[in-house]
Amino acid sequence: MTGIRPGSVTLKDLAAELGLHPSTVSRILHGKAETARGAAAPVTAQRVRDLAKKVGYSPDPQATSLRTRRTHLLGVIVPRLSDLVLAVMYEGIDEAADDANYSTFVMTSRDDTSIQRRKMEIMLSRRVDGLIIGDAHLDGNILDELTERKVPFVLMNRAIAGFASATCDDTLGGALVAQHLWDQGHRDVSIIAGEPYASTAVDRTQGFVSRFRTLGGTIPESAIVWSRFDTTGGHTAADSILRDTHRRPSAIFAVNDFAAIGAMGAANSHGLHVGSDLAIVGFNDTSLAAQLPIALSSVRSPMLDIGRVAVKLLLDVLNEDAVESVKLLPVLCVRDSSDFTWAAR
Amino acid sequence: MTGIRPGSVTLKDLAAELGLHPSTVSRILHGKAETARGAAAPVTAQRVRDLAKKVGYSPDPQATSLRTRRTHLLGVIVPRLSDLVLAVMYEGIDEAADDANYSTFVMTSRDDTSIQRRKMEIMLSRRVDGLIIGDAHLDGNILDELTERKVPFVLMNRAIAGFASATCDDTLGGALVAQHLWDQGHRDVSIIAGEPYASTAVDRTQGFVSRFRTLGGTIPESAIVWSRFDTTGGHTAADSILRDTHRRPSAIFAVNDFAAIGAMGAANSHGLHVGSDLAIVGFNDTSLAAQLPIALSSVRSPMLDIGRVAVKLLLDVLNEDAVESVKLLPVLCVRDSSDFTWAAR
DNA sequence: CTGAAAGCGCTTACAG
DNA sequence: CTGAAAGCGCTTACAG
Repeated sequence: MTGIRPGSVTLKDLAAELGLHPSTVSRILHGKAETARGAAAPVTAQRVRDLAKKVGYSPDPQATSLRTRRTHLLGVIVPRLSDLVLAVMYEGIDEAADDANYSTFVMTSRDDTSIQRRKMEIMLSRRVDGLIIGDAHLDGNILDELTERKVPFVLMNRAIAGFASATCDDTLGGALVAQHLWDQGHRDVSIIAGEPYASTAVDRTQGFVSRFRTLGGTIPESAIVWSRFDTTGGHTAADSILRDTHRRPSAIFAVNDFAAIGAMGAANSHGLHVGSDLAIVGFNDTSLAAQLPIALSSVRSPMLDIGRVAVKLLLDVLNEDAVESVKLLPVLCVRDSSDFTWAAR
Repeated sequence: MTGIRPGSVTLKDLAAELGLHPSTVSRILHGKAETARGAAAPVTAQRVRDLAKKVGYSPDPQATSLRTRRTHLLGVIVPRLSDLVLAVMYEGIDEAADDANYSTFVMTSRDDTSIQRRKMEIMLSRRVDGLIIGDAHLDGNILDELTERKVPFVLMNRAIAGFASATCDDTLGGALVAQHLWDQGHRDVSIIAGEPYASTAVDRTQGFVSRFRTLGGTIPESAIVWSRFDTTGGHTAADSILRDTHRRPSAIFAVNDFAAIGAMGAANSHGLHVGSDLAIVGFNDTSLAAQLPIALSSVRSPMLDIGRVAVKLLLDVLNEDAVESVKLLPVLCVRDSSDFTWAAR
């Protein structure tokens, strides 16, 4: 379409070609008040636009933001992109940002607070207009600091009281699982709870426990095992659960699909058949869950939407509109890994 | 450390504070020829640096690149980030770029050529210094166009003849699988081949077929099923393979772990036990492979390194050094899904 | 060793 | 309706 490397032609070039002043061209091409005041003569405007299109003019964003003090850049920080959950959320962000004519910078922190700090500084030094934070820790003092420094930001996936966030209703998600397992007749359950610094982990666990207890069940503290969110984390946790000879749960709730997959592996090595010997339920309903050799029950969370909403919230913040946290609704998907009535056994 | 939003203090501020000229401060803080000519009096230099650190000075990248015509930004385009393989490669890119003081822009194209074009234009309009292309199509005419427009770029993951790329030796990878399955006694094998426009798919398939034939085996055309790279793609492909009553393969090679997982699901619904009834081998050895209920054999490809090497190559291109494509070595990891001697059956 | 000037490509009051 | 000027924050020859 353009046939030429962007940047080869400037506003000045266009102006010279047309015998106009650069400021006129600028007004026509980028003026916001097109409507008001009739910024330019229709004919001139048309000539300018035609030429711009013809030569493939594309404004220099560096020059523009040097003047406007706005980069139209959104910083995104997540623990890792190799976590499918975050990757999908990022796709939602990317989409929404694109629609709003913003670009995004993503960085990963591996949930390490010092890397978090460093990456944030990098983004700020790049002059992003705002930040979407997907790796907030419950004890996060970084956030207070950002607030103090007047950096516009919103949280995604993980919530922290007092800050705007786009998340799944994790408490409800946990409760749905508790209800399901209870209905299937499970009375001895264990939880692979994830990382204690993540609200997702804490809320899902808490939602589960509280519903289960409401239903009349008991969950000893020892039945809650904190772990990493990945397959190995789940494997290790499940292994320690299943190795306990005093208490053999008939079901395990893992707050994350990958941990659940690891748990399936562990069950396997303990000679347990997932589904009939041991029910397992995951969280997020990633694209793998339904395809596993033994299909995994999981709580579907609207990951794409969470990303999109995060962008919307941040844009609102930048626009100085009032923002309120959004909690999206989860849905339980029951599959073979837990579709078995324990009571009938 | 800084306590202030980057950008609040400029070179001019520093200069004023110290009674120096901005140009002097600039030379001291960013001058490359520090060594040559003794750019500044040691004492002055120290004063400047101390103050800069104290007030948390961070140069405005927009202003800098407006002058230097370099953004220190690398554009990265991949089909999707929700593909673990690409996500991990991106982590490698991010790491290497960070080390070299570059930042990256990632965009996704869903392997759609028109989106590809659009996203590339966005990156170019952002004035990235160069492009890492992870979604090249074998019939890719976009690349010629980029070359013509003198856009610096390298390919990653997928190779195209005539362009510099960082990939796995996919042909070898395929051959390793053929050898393994042959050694296990398999004589009737099928291939879930992936997308025909991706060199990864074509090369892995071709490497497999050619080794298998060299060993004396036969692979009819009908045994090669092209498919999407994800779980559903693999499921559908395996389903069509297993539904064929004329020919029941004893092993399936899927050119991608996710497709392999889908195939496992399909095998399951056909009442086949993966491992003993049907061997399955995947590719990439993603973190899931080893953790699946039935551990998946897979060809390990150095994904992180591929990303890192891609950055190195691109930096070389930007530096106008000669570049040559790099093919990294794959390693076969045998696990339960194919660790069974068919001949002994 | 340091200063002064010009300019990268844009935008935005201010005139006319 | 259009032009001219100033300036965003930096860098880079060029003087001295």
